[in-house]
Amino acid sequence: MTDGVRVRVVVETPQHSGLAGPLDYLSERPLTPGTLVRVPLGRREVLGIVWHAMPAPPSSTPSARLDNAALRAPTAVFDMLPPLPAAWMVLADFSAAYYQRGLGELALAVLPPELRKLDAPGVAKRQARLVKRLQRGTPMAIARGPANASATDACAPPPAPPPALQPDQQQALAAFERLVDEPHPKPMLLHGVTGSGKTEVYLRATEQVLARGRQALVLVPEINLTPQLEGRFAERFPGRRLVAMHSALTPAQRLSHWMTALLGEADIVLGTRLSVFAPLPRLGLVVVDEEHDPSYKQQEGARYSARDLAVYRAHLERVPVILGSATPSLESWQRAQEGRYLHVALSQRVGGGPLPRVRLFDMGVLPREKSGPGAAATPVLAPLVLQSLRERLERGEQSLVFLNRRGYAPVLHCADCGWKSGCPHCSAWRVFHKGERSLRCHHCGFTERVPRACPDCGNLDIAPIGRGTEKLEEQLAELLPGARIARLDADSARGKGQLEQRLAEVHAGDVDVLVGTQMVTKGHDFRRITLVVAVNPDSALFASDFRAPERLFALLMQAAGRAGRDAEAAARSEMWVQTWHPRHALYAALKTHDFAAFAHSQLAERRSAGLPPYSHLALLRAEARDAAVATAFLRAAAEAAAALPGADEVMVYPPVPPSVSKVAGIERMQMLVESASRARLQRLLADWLPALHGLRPRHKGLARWAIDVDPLAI
DNA sequence: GATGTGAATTAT
DNA sequence: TAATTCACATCC
Repeated sequence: MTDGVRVRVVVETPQHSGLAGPLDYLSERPLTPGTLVRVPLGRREVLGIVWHAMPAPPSSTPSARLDNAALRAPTAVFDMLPPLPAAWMVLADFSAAYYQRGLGELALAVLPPELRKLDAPGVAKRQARLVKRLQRGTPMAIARGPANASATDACAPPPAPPPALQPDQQQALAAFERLVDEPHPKPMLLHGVTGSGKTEVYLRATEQVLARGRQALVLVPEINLTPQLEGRFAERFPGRRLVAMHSALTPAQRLSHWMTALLGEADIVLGTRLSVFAPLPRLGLVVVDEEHDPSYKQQEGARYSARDLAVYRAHLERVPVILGSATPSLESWQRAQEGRYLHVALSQRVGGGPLPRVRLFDMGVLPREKSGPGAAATPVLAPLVLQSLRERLERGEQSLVFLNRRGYAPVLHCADCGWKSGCPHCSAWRVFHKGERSLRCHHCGFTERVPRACPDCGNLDIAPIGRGTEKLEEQLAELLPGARIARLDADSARGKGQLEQRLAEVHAGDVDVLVGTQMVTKGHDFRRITLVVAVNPDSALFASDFRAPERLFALLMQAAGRAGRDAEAAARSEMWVQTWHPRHALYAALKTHDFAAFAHSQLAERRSAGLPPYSHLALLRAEARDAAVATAFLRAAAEAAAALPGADEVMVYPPVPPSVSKVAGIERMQMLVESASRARLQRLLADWLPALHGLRPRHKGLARWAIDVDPLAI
């Protein structure tokens, strides 16, 4: 009989495998919870985490505990590393339970992938190398991502004195200082108009907690935004160590940055949604920049919201969290209104410049003009808008033209037989990309050379319908001869370093007119732009998704904020919105930069429609080659739900296809589950899950299914 | 999910 | 007769 101590180890096993919870192993000596280990699992050997005893075993008690004699022993114990902090484990437990995922799946997925490959000597070696590098100094050098290796290490400029705070920034900071000392600090919603200096508040707050010997965690929505914020933090805290965390790091960098955080050697961790799970033994502050941004929601695997988990983590560790945005999510806004969050406003732009004047152009008043041999069409730009662009050109100022659609045209069309460039594998059009002479599906990636003639009838006269950034760029070049025009979207910034190069050109003043998708609206601090044009934002007004207006408003506010960041030019700055619906309430609020009014009217609509934040949603998604299979699974699932206790408190809607119902040959269906009570929804989902797993074998052909808690789009 | 088993089906 | 494919069982 083997002698030893039972330890519970979490490994990457999916929930449905019957091994959902932690597994028991027999160790020679007791192991602290949070210790990383390698354990045998079947014929394999896998990475695992020693877990603390569960508060209560999962409802479906996994088969009786095995006898000690049947247990195997860990093959490696990584106890040269500190154990993962207890709070980290509680966060993982909570996330797995809340988003209805296996604990192992979630916990292992948020560790650096490189760890799986290493044995004990391997980890020890990496750690030794890291520690040596850390001791050699170069505090910031290890922080750099691949794209920007030069910012601070070699020729660091003497740190500039921090700018003086404006009155409302001072108030925000005073509020923060009160928060820090509270035993249970409330989350702080920092509602600051674009250019109001939210970053300076993050920096000062960070300074406070660093001075107390704590670590700061700073979340940004996109990888693209990490270098510039990283730059600001690095410049402000030259003696401190900052590490970045995002998926563009090499596996080795990811491991070393993660290890630096775990060792308590990183003062600041800055990264995308994944970094909400960074192990931080001395966490003192969480910042979520642009907290409204949809990128914080993970769309695969465990579909967590990094913003919501950031709030939970801060609550758990009793540290302040700052949620910053010019256009907060309605969820956060509502909580601030209720007093559950501390609402702090920055309403002045730094330097005191005004926000750009927003002007609406009613496209309905324009006469239709003949464009080529086809039908009459409305011109791209209204004469007044064109006039504004020309004025900027003459004055040597920059303009930004915003159109949220990539490619040359969203679809090709044959006038003779009615053929359209549909994707053979998806229920979507293939987009015409003129530059690469291709038809490309943006959902499955299927690409073909653009046909010379209609594939159905041979007609040579096939024409693009609609307009994307590529065509817009072309049309602007015609309308503004001599202007230096650049395009910025996912296509033009695909190559490594291309985005940085484009941005550098804009900053250097080598570009007069910047055309782009929402990529141009996010965060970049363009100093010389005095005009922003939104070419055709209307489509989002009438989208079926209930969050579409919220997203559009945020996008347009953000776009407007690109203009007049330079105080001197702010007075001359304006934004033109070309619209067919100039009297829409959304535009009225935009015109006066009145987020509060917009939020108020949206919340009223949400309340009467029973939508979040006044209700709580989950989505059960199913995929199959045959839509009927997916539907049948969802129907059976609905029946199972109806039989569960508490089913009367939860509404299950009929299955419907999502807006793009087929992707890469797989049909999708989804079913909405709604409840006024988050707790009741949670309970139902937890009870439902075993039934769903049990249903699976009876639905042959079902490719996959998943639950999405708090879905962004329904 | 990964891995391995045996049985059923297909290729040569 | 060998080579795939597939359903199913196991993993502390």
